[in-house]
Amino acid sequence: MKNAVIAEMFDRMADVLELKGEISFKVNAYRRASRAIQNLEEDIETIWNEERLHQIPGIGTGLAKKIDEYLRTDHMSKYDEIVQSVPPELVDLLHIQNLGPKTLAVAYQKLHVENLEDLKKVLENGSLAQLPNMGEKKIENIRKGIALREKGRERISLGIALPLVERLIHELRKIPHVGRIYPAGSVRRMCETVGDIDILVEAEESERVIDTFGSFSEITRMISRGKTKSSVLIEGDLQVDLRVIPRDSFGAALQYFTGSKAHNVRLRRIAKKQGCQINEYGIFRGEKKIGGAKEEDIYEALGMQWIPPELREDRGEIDLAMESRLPDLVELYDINGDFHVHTRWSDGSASIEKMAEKAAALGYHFIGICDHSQSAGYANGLTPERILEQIREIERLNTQNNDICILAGTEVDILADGRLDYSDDLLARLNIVIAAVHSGFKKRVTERMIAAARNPHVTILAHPTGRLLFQREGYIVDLEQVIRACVDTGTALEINCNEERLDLNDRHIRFAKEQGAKLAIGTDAHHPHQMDYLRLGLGMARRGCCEKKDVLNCLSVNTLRSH
DNA sequence: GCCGTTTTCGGCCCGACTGTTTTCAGTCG
Repeated sequence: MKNAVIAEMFDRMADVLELKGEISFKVNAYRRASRAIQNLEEDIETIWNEERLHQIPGIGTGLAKKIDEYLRTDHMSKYDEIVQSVPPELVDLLHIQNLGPKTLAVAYQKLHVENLEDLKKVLENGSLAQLPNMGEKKIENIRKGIALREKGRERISLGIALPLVERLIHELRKIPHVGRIYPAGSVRRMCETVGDIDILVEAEESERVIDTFGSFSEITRMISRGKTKSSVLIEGDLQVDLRVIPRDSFGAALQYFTGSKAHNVRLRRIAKKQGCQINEYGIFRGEKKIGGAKEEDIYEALGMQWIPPELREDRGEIDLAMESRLPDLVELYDINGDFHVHTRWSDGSASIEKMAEKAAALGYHFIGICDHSQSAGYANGLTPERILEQIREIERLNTQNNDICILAGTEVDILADGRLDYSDDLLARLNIVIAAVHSGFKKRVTERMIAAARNPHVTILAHPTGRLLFQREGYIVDLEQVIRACVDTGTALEINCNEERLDLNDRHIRFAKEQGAKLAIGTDAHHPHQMDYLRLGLGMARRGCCEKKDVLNCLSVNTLRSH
């Protein structure tokens, strides 16, 4: 699959063109094409083979020709020409905060800055400060940008960001005369990783909110502070942008700052065609404001359904909304249980009872106890004798407690030789079997996972790609084949909610759903509080267009038992 | 470089904030 490579090439070309002062529209055309290719669910080579490149929005004659050349010859002459026209390391400097293409271009032309080393030198010797429009503060800001970049970590997992956002919102709520408070941006869209946090606060008196926010103890540095907007860094150098918005334009601002950028650009074009204009203050027909207090105003005025934030990526949701055909996304209240939790029996930190209590507190009807199997020595995996004992214990608890149905299960290892870690006889005695690859990541993984899916006792395939965010690419596996096997056998694919996993991700989920597969959300909780992370998996499911019928967690206990 | 039932040429989203200016350029989102 060459989608990522080609998307990356176009993005790189955009960077260089921007640096060379090319008109912004051309730069944007490359960026838009890059995003469109990244968002493809199909292999671009398939699309190319079927001569459908021009159907990709943002790909016209010119870019299609470049893609064609690359797929035919493994080479793109325009890419070489553009990228080789500037020193390779120069382009990377564009990702330094407060240093944009204009400044960098001048530094390159006048001071021959070609890499980070050079940049630091001209900062030190004062020659950068001699350039026009350069003052002490700009120099200082570029220094800070470099420091931030050298510390690394550009994005964090949604699982880290979300609790942080909730804490900030909790504090902001205490300010008097404050109305709606929402996270915006990638957090509201439930993107798997988050670059910064946007929070919108509804209030007429903005200064009090800005002042109070500025006094929060979490803040490590104030970046900017205006009348309606404040940017700060909080613990771990995460940027938080706070905006204070009056009531009558709050909806428009929420729409605007939720993004995504691609979604908004598309929406604006449609508005323009209809003789309207959208900005962060509202939607206007001529001089007349026709909406803006509620987010729904914007979509309604354009004659479309309100679009859930998780879908706002310009992946076809706008067309669906225009035709009133948006999926009815699965909601938190549809969820009847969690399939994948661990207890003290293996490597969890709580008893079965404690996990069940937490599930009941969440309003669930069932919980799947799925401790590790015998080969998982590192995780205190259960021998056949111990899991039989655990089944008896669960039966005993179920007779005592009617609040919640505890399902006896296992997270059984798919061994390197393709067998499962328990006998079929033993697996047959369990309510749920989650099969998981924990070793042999490069050994015939596709084959092993398909074999597991074909085992009649296996209910769910755990974390199907094995990726760990920021750490590990995942198994060498042909996921499309695995998904098709799951469709054939009625095996569900897991959406693992662990903050580092989020596996399957949104695109895979959408593909699986379209193929007719079922999804099962599991928190993989090793402690009761981690069961709260179900909403991460739910976010992924929603981003993947899942409806109630696609998600096993929405089944009642009885239907689930027969399933 | 893309796009089009108002256009095959002439548009392409736009405002806040900062910093360096003295009316605006650059950066960001």
